[in-house]
Amino acid sequence: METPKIFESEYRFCLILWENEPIASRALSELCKERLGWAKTTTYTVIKRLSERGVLKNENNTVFSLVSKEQVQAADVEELVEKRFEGSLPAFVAAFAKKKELKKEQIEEILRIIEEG
Amino acid sequence: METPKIFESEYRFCLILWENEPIASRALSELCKERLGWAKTTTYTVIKRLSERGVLKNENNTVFSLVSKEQVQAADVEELVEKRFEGSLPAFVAAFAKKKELKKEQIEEILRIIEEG
DNA sequence: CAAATCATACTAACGCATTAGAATGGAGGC
DNA sequence: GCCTCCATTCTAATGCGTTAGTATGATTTG
Repeated sequence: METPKIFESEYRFCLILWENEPIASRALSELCKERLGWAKTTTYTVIKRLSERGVLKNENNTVFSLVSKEQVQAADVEELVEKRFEGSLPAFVAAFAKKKELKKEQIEEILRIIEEG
Repeated sequence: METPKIFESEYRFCLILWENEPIASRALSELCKERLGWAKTTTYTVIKRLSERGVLKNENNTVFSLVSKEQVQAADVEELVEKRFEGSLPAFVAAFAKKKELKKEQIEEILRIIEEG
């Protein structure tokens, strides 16, 4: 399944949803007010939009996601790798490694991920 | 030095610049017309903007970059890792690995990058 | 059954990236 | 010295992500 594109602001919203789902739409709008400073209707607007795009579902005043955080993250990585690195993950890791020094634990964890895959 | 942010459209432009620099502004605008379908003035607008942001310099009708492709790529990776992975590269690689299968050559290359760093 | 409350949709404003047309100013030829 | 051409800037239109005010319809309460 194609993971739908999620924009910046929507992602911040989704973080709250993922942490609290399933959650009443009302409670969600209150959380968004606290954490994002959103007006009530803004939350409903976003719920509607993401609902139309298949990111979440709002059923009986209860909201839950249809797409996981991991899926969205993976889609974001893929988009960047495609757009900026012609699809090459190594080029990508190299770019990161050049900027930041890699810590031992990071290296070990990457190795583990690679070997498991 | 802080690598300035470069937007999508600007990045497409920069790819052409990096491939051909140093290049006469006129020739650059012709390339952008061919490859991006831009009007002449659009290219000059972008040259000006990127010049103000320290991405390139236009001197005697000749344009050359002040920021390398690798620098921009690295900044993009860092931005995504910060924004979506709380700064964790392993989480990031894992996300990519989950989506796409890693090829042997990719794995070897990543290992090499890690060991060199 | 009327009133109030609540969930939700409709519509629009705002900022910002992108693109480009018209105006300007300077360099070189006649 | 005027005219033309070309580099460049100024200004603005367009599209889109983001946010929210107002309207509407349903549900609950007195």
